[in-house]
Amino acid sequence: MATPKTPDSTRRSERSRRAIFDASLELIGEVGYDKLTIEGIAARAGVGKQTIYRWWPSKAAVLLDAFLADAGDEEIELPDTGDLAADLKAVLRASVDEFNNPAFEAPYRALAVAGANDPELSEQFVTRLQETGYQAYVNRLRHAQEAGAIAADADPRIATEMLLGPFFQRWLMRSLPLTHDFTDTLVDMLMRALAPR
Amino acid sequence: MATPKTPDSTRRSERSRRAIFDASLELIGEVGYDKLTIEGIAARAGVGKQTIYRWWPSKAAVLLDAFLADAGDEEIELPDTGDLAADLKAVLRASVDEFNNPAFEAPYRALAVAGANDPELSEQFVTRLQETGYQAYVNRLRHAQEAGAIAADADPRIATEMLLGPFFQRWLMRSLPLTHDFTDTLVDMLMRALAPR
Amino acid sequence: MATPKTPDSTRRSERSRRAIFDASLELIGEVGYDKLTIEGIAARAGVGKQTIYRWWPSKAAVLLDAFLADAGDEEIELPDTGDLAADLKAVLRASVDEFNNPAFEAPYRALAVAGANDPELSEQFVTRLQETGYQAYVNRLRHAQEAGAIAADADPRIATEMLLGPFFQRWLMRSLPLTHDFTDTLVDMLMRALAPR
Amino acid sequence: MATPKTPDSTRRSERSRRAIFDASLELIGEVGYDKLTIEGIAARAGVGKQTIYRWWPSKAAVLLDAFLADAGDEEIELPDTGDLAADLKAVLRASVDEFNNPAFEAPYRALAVAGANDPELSEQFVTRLQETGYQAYVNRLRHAQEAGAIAADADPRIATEMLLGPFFQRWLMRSLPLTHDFTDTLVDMLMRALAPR
DNA sequence: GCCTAACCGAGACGGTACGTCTCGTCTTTAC
DNA sequence: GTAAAGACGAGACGTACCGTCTCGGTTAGGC
Repeated sequence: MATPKTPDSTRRSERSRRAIFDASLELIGEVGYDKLTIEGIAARAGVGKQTIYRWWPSKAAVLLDAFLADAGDEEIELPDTGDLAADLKAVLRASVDEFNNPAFEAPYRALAVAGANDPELSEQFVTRLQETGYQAYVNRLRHAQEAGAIAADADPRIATEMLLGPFFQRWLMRSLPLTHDFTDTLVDMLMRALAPR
Repeated sequence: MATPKTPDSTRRSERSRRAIFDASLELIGEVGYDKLTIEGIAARAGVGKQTIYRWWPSKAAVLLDAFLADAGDEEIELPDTGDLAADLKAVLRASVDEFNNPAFEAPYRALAVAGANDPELSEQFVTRLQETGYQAYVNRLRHAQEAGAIAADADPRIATEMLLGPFFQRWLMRSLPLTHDFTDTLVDMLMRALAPR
Repeated sequence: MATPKTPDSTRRSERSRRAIFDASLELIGEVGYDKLTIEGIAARAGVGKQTIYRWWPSKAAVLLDAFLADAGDEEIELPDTGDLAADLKAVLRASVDEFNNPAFEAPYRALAVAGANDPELSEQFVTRLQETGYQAYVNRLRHAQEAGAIAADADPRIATEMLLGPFFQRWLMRSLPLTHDFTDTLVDMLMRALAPR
Repeated sequence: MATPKTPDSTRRSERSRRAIFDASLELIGEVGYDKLTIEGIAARAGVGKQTIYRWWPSKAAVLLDAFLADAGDEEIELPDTGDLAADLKAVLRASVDEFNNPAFEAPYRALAVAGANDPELSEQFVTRLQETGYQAYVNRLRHAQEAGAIAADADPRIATEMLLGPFFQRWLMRSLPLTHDFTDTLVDMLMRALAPR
């Protein structure tokens, strides 16, 4: 958990914890991050404000925990059919759909934004939410590299960033629409760069 | 200008406009975006609050105009020495330094974050601030393409996103440090992808 | 006129002056004194704010002039039928009706209140509005005194105050309703006090 | 108390209540009613604005409670030496002094004025502040009436108004100075009117 | 019959206060 | 004995007016 305060407390009310998470995710979808308030969460959850302040340092921390409680911290693994390009395209297409789904996008965007503002939170966001995804790509690429499918001197981490950086950028800043075509093209470009020589 | 309200008014006080811009940029550096307030800007600028509300719809809009008044809207052009990789590396290294400079980074990050939250603002941010830079890369790549230095079937726009997406992503989320080495590697990877076949 | 500033100017726009008076009297009835604003008067009158500030020092001064422009400054005289009590009762009954009429009462009350607050204005209110009425009573009583109808040692001024003080008090503070019965009783009481001995 | 909102709340801070009353009475004396602001009271009292808005609907309501907290709601009784005229003169002389004392007059005038403007408040002012005094006179006069000292058919209420109306009127509108002589004369006049027949 | 000054409408300006909202802390009550 | 309920000091929000200050555009004498 993100809670830096006595995470071991056994006195803590699980009922309240769930109610706070539910209220947070409901409200973030209804009013957006800026108008999400601790008071509002407490009221919706039927909980005293102090109960929130006792366990979380900010609304972003509440939201992060709420989001993770839903999403789970479990390890992610990319499919490995032997066809790297196909695997990457499939996963990215799924991600496009996910990031175009308001129910997912609202809290995730809120957390990304909160992280961009606050270094302390961004560390949490990156390691607990974003890095899991990145690592899955890095692992898949390393496998391909071990199998000789891609150049031995390529850095899987950089390659991953060249895939997900443009993806994330389009999504976050809405600079251009996030489509399957777009991610397919990204993969094609990347495959050229990674081709063994 | 971002001012949606009668930007042609000749009655407007240029003195106040400048004072508001100066105050905004000073304060964003001193207290950060979240604690930047209209009230604070007005006080620092020696200006009535209404004078700000009269001309801008939000503190983000003020900041955007302030930033642009400093940066200027002028067209940017990338150097063209004939050596594409070297040119890209040089420009990206300069950008790395710029984005590591607090005086530049504070307002730019504030605007990026505000844009990520607010679709209306993100359109402004992207077209007026970000797109200028992107277009310069696209132009430079198109030149190289016309000269036969890179593959004819590559999309300069996507190529640019594969350079700047990872850059922006590292900077915004602080996932990993933004270094010259990093951008050099990005360029090297991209050159492989763009190599004529 | 109450205007302390160059009242002789021939350049002054009579049209604006009238429009300001009309707007003031309309607005005082619609929104009350507290919510009567110079801006509101100017807007309703289709006049620049400066035109009001040029000629009057305060909204109370505007209202006083507006009220007097309607009411006129003319001398008032009480009827003299020879029957003092009957004359007083008749006049007071008429006043009761007048002070129960909203169109008259709103601006008059506003001015009384403004006067109660501001010594400078109260002098204007008393001498230009109230004293005219008082003097008419004093004159009528003095006549009666000269005719031997009331005690020679009675002070007509004090007698007038004993009539109009209770009247004004009930009206201003709404302590009890202002009725014909009430003023009749006041006159009866006063007549006892004034009976020659 | 004038507080129309849950006056029974036990959660309320007595310390803040007192501080607000003190600040109100200090400020009304220093700056007058028009320049008395909720913001100013809060600042002087070291209290949040909301704490005032939570418990009172207007600055006039605050001031009324503040004044009553000082003055107390206790029953007042006029002296009864057997000599009605002397008793009335003594009490009225004391009142003259009181109403000529700035520390008393500032808040009382402010409340009278506020009451004159606002029917809802005037009811409060009259019943809670003014009526107490009036009743004392009415009681004293009734005693005298029962003792046969004044005419049996005189209305004590009207008699009281004939005493206090002129008094209040002179004071409020500053039409003429409020002196011992004046009130003595009023009593003398009244005694003639009340003489048994 | 023009010139020029004052007045006019309009409305931006630096301010102040409004009444509301939310913050994060502190206190009381009831379960 | 904990947690809901909510009062508290603090302070920003966005609005309404204040009284002052330009702006051009009439408008009316004095020349």
